[in-house]
Amino acid sequence: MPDDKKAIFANITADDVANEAGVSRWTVNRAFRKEASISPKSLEKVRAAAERLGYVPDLRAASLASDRSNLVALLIDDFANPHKLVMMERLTRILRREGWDILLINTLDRNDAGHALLNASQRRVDAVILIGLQFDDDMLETALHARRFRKLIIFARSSRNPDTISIAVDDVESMNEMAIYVNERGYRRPMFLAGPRTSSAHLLRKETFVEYWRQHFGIEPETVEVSAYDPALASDVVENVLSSRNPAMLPDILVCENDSLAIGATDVIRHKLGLRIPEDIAITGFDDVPQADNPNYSLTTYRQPLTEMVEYLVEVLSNPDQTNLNRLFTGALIARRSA
Amino acid sequence: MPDDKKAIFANITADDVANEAGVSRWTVNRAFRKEASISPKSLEKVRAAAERLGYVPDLRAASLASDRSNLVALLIDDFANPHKLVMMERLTRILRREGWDILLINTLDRNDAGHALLNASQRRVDAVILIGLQFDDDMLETALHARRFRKLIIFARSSRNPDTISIAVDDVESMNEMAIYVNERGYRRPMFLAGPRTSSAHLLRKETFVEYWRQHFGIEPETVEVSAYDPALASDVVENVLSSRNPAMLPDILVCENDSLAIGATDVIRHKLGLRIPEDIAITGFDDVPQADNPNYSLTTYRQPLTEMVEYLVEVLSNPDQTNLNRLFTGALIARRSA
DNA sequence: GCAATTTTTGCTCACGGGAGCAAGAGGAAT
DNA sequence: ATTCCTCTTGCTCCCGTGAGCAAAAATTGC
Repeated sequence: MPDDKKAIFANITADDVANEAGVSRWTVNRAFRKEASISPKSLEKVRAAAERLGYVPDLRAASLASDRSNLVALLIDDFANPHKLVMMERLTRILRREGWDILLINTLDRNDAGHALLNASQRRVDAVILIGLQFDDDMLETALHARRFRKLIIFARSSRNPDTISIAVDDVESMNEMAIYVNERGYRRPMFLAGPRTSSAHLLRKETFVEYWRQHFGIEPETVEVSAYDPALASDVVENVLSSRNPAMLPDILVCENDSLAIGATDVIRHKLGLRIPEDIAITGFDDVPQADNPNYSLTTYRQPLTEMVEYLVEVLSNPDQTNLNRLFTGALIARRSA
Repeated sequence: MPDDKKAIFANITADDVANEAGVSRWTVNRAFRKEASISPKSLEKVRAAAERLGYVPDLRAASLASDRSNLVALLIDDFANPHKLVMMERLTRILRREGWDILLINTLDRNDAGHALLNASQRRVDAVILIGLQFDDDMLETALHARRFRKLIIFARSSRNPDTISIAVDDVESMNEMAIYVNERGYRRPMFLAGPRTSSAHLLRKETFVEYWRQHFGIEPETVEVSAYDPALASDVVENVLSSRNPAMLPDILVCENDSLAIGATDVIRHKLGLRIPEDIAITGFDDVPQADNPNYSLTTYRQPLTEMVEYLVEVLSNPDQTNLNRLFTGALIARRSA
């Protein structure tokens, strides 16, 4: 069917539709532009003609002419964390609903971040959204220097860089809530399991917990660091630290910086150390990944209000301002059986 | 620092660089085009000038003029499956390395697929990659009719539509291998746990397993269907089917269509039914998600050769042909403790 | 019914770069 | 030195749309 093939490959433009509908090209374009003023009659004519011809506006051209691409770049550096999948789902769903397309860029490692931003620049995205951990302040500085985009948004992590917009959960508030919970449930020998401290990029979670404990009990809780947010690594570290210990010296609770670490810790405590959770050692996480609700883990954790956060992100995107749009959110502690 | 601000927001174009370097605009563009012919001397001059001014070519314009966008749309419909995260990681990494950018589109549900494709069309992507399950043949028909892109690639699932390109693991071969394994390990009362059968979209896995068992033992193994690839749903279904059963009537192995189902089944068999795996009931999955290697599950499963598959996908993208590019791959059975 | 508005329409110019051609520069062969 | 050939370079003409203005049409007020 040659006719069909032609229909498939022909490049129908607004001019063709204009001919078909008996109006000018600009009226056609206006029919597809939200804010444009057009009479209901021509709108109808254009719609019908476009339908017949199978016309779809070309956003590349629109973007070129209007200097707004309605495209945002999503830079992600760690696909191993299941929480990323949750965030991506929420982001893609809500952004699409609001008319934003997403350029997904896998930032391989710290050294690659510059190239990733270059990628985004070349597509002239309106904003860059960073989800990840290796984006420390040094990197942000570089990014801002070379940028061809209007906004740099750090999602689900706070940043002190004045030129970025950070949308995140309040680490201090949330971790204090967690510390209070740990205290009230009667735990007295906590150990904090933290992720990597990459230069200036640090989460306030550990500091907050340690500070709470010091204030309330006058002692510094033990802290252990894992070099990546990886369950297997967390397992190794926890095994190293705890396996040789006299049972009396074991912590009664492991407060983890996120669920990935908590899950790794849970596995090793149960299967390698042969201890019960929460009877021998309790565990808490952070993020509320889907697995946390699994009966195997039933992890006490802290849920970020992702939907709210993404909805605010959308607001930020259409806001002409560029600074002072930082916002901290309050989530909810989810108590399960692990602590 | 007003100078800094200007540098950030000014729109440096090839013309500016041309002035700075003392060459024509076209020479500047050529310096950034792979196949262009340019003398080493002017290349150097242009590079230096571009560096000084912070020039980055605008891919929207390039795409508009050349009718190649170097953009592919990635349509995903199910963010709950951790295997998707693995696929996305591999796809984003390799495609980016090869110079392809990715438009990520969350296809909410079957009815939304048309709109999702429209999105892709408007950005004039060179190809659409479908990863998911709700893309059945009806939907593909619609997609192909309205398409403004050159290739429609079904990734990690086979399709019989002649106008699409399917890159997937050979379901027949892989499931036969699994069936042989199950047979040789001495299991004799298998039950097959299948995912939803959405109209014409079906995986050959169940058919293959059932057929093998019929051929070798003359009996039809029991099969059970779960209405979505969701661990929690799988748990419910398995509990419903097995909990009331006389122990003698229980299957000795649960062969699952993918790891998500297998993980849901594992949880419920252990925690609700109180049975041991693999002693009371063995379990196999398919995909080899990261969790499968977790000591909790230690799931016997089948690993798809994702890297190979994505590398072939890249080949397909730059191939001028559009049909007969289908390819089936062979993966590897990963034997662990669950069966 | 006519002027004053308001809405709608067509148009010029611009967005930033690519294809392909013709002119220019440089080198090799004679 | 001349001719021929090849590699570079500049140029014209697009790609498909939007901003903003001026002309045209429709609407309002009296």
